[in-house]
Amino acid sequence: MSTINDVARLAGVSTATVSRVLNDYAHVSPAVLEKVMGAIDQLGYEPNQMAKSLRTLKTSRLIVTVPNIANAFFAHIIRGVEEAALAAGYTVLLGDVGFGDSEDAYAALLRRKEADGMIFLGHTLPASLNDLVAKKGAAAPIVNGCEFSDALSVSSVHIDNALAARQVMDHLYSLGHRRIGVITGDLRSPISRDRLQGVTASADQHGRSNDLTILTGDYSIECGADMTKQLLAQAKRPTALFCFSDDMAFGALHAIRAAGLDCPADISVAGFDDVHLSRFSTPSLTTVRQPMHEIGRKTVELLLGIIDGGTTERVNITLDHELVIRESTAAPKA
Amino acid sequence: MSTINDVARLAGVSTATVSRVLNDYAHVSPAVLEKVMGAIDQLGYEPNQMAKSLRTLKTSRLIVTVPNIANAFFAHIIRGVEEAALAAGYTVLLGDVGFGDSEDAYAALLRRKEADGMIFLGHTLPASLNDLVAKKGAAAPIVNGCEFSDALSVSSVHIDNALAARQVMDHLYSLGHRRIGVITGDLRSPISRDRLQGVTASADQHGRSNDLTILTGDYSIECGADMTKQLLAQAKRPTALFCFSDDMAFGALHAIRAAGLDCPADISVAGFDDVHLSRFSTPSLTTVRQPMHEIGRKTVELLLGIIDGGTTERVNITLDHELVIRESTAAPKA
DNA sequence: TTGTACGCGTTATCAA
DNA sequence: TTGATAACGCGTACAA
Repeated sequence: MSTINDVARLAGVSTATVSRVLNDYAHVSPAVLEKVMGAIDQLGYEPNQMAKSLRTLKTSRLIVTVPNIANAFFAHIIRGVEEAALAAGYTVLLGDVGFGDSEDAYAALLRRKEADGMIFLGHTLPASLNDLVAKKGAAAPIVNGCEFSDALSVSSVHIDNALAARQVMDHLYSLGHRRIGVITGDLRSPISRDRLQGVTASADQHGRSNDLTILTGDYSIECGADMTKQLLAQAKRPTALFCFSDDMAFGALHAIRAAGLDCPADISVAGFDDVHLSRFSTPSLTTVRQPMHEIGRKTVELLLGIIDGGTTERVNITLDHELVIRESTAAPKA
Repeated sequence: MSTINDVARLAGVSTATVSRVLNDYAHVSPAVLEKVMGAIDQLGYEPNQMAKSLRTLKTSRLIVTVPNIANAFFAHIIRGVEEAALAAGYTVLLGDVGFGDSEDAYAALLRRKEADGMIFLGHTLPASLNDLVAKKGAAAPIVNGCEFSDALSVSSVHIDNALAARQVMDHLYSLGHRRIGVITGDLRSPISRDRLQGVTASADQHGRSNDLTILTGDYSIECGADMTKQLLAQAKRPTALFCFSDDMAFGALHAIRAAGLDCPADISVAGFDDVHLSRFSTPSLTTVRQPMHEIGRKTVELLLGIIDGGTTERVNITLDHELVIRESTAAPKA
């Protein structure tokens, strides 16, 4: 490991000059520039980021926390994040905070200035960051992906979840369904509440509020299967199911088949997210396509705006979604 | 942000004493200990890791690079890694290196001592790390997950891929299948080659080498669908398919249905990995269960052994796998 | 345009 | 048991 001193010595200049070459190239004569560059090459010198960060309080690192890395939905968002971050010269510190309360461990990295900013994909701001947000407001380098809520008081990127849910319900009603079962996500999560609001709005409009059965889920495959089993055991079972995640919809398809029924002949199923597999399931899944990649890219864009000091106001971006109709939804049997 | 100096001043001791309290607690009188602890609490002091790393050349960070974070198989491994790393006081820097040649960017972090070690889940050592491995051998803090190869010359954790593949084939032959189609992964990858070897060994043993059709895939859903379409178009199409990943098997199931055929009535399908969804697909998937979580944990264990200086020899760990038989494989029609 | 010298926050050495 | 002080590698006034 060579240091800036070695380079300076070899090039016959001062460390300050080497530093200038490394950082801005300004006020350096061509001759000196060449000498320094040569020395850098010859030694295979690479600046020590620790020392650099210690001096500048800049790390060129971003932290991303995700509730569950095994969920394809988040995986796609993360890809967008990594791509945008890398392009901007940042590396990404990814933390899966599904188990334990490890999110605060990652949040601590931000507080301790070991990262320049943080993107969190869950629905609550890590408690240890409350002070920071309270003090710096929109200037705090923290952005939320997916889970917009006014209470969060940080910038965010998301879709119009209420509208999307409403469109799914409208689609089911227009097919002729009357009794619909809904499996939500965790209702502490703003997106689940927004979607639920869209659901009830559509049901009201169609005069079918009383035919709605709502169960609380947690986005997981198992839960989708379990809840569906419950719904199918009802006296008058629903003719259509709306799951707030594709994973739960996959679980629903499984439970339907296990009950000896057929989707969509006996019961329709709609999901949410449009993960990669939705196009390939049996039957392929009607769902809401979220611009996952774009959500990832935008969160980075927002975050860098804050870090660079340009952005001082909270920004909440709503991206377009799309209702994707596939095989899993059809008209109910007469 | 308070520093060690603030703490020292408030406690009325030197920074050296504070540092001792922080690190080993040795040679510190109870009275002083209490004073220092009090000052730390009062100021809410947290050590600056940059400064610490600069001094100690220790970062308590591990880098993990993964070919494709959207693949559930890797996601499960990563969970194991994060869990073990966190428990040992390390944070994980996760890099998705599926697109571009970003893996070297992450490898650079290791070279520049911004991380203490690296776990790579792909099949080739990042080029920029060749020198390091050549020089330090097994003492280089680099461990591979899944893709064991002698050529890699680093420690690794994996299953016996040849044996597992052989067991899948034996299972298919024992059901009465004769013409079998195999969709491999990238053949530059050791695991694909090992599995292929297991495949041919079983075929030879059953005298069915000539009834084997082998296509090269890439582990993706699409590829599984495409290759299966090709296989189904053959004059004498196979009665069973063995895909080297569950994702490809999902693609295969889709293609089979698209061709108006039924699995397992018309054609059997076996996968590899046993990702979460395999139990819930239609039909549920016969596959090889890899101990993904355990693979993740073990790679960390191995890596920490190297970092702590204990391990000096290369270690290649083979974990147990299990053939999981579900609905997607059955006897061929008479 | 270039160099000198200091400080970022910490740990480690040595002396007391 | 404790303290003074010198590094770790870098960026940046300020001076030349």
